[in-house]
Parts: sequence; C-alpha cells; structure tokens
Amino acid sequence: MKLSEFELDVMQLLWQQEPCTAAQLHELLSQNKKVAYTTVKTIVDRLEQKGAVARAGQQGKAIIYRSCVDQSTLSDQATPGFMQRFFGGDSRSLIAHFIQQEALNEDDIAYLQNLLKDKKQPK
Amino acid sequence: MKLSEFELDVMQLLWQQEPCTAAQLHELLSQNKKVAYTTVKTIVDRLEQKGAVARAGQQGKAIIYRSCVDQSTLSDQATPGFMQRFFGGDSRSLIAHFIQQEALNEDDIAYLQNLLKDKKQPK
DNA sequence: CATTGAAAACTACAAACGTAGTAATGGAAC
DNA sequence: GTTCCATTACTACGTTTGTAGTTTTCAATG
Repeated sequence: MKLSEFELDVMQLLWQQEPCTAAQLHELLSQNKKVAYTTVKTIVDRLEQKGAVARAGQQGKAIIYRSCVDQSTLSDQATPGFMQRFFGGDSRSLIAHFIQQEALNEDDIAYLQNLLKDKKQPK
Repeated sequence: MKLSEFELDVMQLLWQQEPCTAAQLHELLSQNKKVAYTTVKTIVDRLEQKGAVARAGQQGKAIIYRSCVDQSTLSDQATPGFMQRFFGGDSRSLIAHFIQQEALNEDDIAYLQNLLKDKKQPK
C-alpha cells in the first residue's frame, strides 16, 4: 500500500488515537498546520478507498474510523526504498546517521546496544 | 529541496558515477527498470531546473551532468519527515527497526556499537 | 559540404496530491 | 414535525510525477 505524505500524517494520528472521527483528526492536525476540515475529510475518504482505514461505527452523524493497516507494516514497506534513495542502500551508514543525529537517552542507548549484541550472538 | 522518488533514483546513480551523461544514466537505470531514454532525460531536465544537478561540459553532443547537492544534505532534510510519518517520531524504535531488519556484519555491528558508546560518553 | 543519427529540446498526458468549495443529509434540539 | 447545523458526499482545480512521443539540432563521418 502506497500512501502520500499527508495521508501518512493522518494515519499517524489515527494510530495514536484510535478510533477517531474526521472532526477529531482535523482538530489534531490543526495543532500543527492550518488546514480546512474538508481537506482532512477528503484525505480520510481517500484512505478509506485505499483500504487503509474503515468505518467502525457512528457518533451522531459523524463516522468513526479505525485503521486497517498498522504502522509496522507500512514502515516495513517504505524502509527499503528510503534506504536505497537516501543512503544508497547502505544500512550501516543509515543507522549511523540516525544514531548520530537523533537525541537518545541512556535507556535508548542501552536498549540499542542490547539489540546489536543480540544481532551478533545468534550465529 | 524536494525531489521525487524517480528523481532520487537518478541522483543516487549520479552520486555513484559522477559526472555522467543522460545516456549513461539511462543505461544504468535500465539495469533495474524498463524506461525510455527520453523519460530519463526529462527527469534530468527537471533535476536541472530544481538546481539539483548542473551541466559540467559536453561529450560530442551529449551534456555531462554533475550533482549540485550531496546525499547527506538531502537525507538530513528527508529524515525527520520519514521518522515522523513512519515511526511516529520515535527515533529509538526507528533505529531498532533498522538494526533488526537489515543485514549487518560483524564490522558494521562493532562500528555501530562504538557510535553508541561515543554517544553516551560525551556527558 | 552534405548526410545522418544520437542527443537535446519541446510537448503531452493521465494519475496522484494537496487543497478546498458547494451541495446534500440527517441527528439533535425545540 | 420542522429547523438547523455539523458532517458527509460530491466536485473542482492547479501542481507534481511518471512516462514517453515528436521535433529540432548539431557533431561526427564519409
């Protein structure tokens, strides 16, 4: 499944506040970006057509939506293309980039160090 | 600078084989994908308009192109959006995803472990 | 110098995207 | 029951993207 940037922004919110009406999604999006309600509704409609969300009931006239795909499925699909296009397929340099660029606390670091250790062990 | 997927595919090749003619880029792309020469040339023209590549001489009639932006600049720009949209902004889970998903050899792992250690030390 | 063929330059077009207006509708409130 | 307003449903439109055809040009070749 291929979703646009805006569609993913909506999915992101939905994943965090599921289930949800279009009005609620609009409310949430408005915190970061000026956008008309109908614009958000259009995106939700397109997500429904694409099968990324589905109706899960009503609240008065408002339709309650839930997601039909989960984040990890989509990120699994998007990851290889992203790695190829921005890091020439070099996963090491990609991971290095993120480790250096992003804020990580002690816990995060310990957690990731463990993952690396596990990655090494299995052989 | 915002480049499309196809545009990034071309940039990726250009970064690897700089400088380069459109014909060469077409040749390289054809290894993975059936695509007309004129299609590739259109993409290169658009990249030129966007200022991502520039002319760096001629070879007979053929124009030689070079890149004007480097990979790290573009990945720096793309990274936050990607992380937000696919991992809800959670850098730890993103890095974890890549560590688990990607093939890493002993060297890679050692290298990344060092990065994490350095990340912890500075304080 | 005329020919030619590769490459450039220009044009085209359908689909997807971001964006939102307008029209229809149906709970809720009175 | 009728009105009203939130929501939905439908329509629209400029831009970007993927894709490639057509026309022009000009360096090389004979």
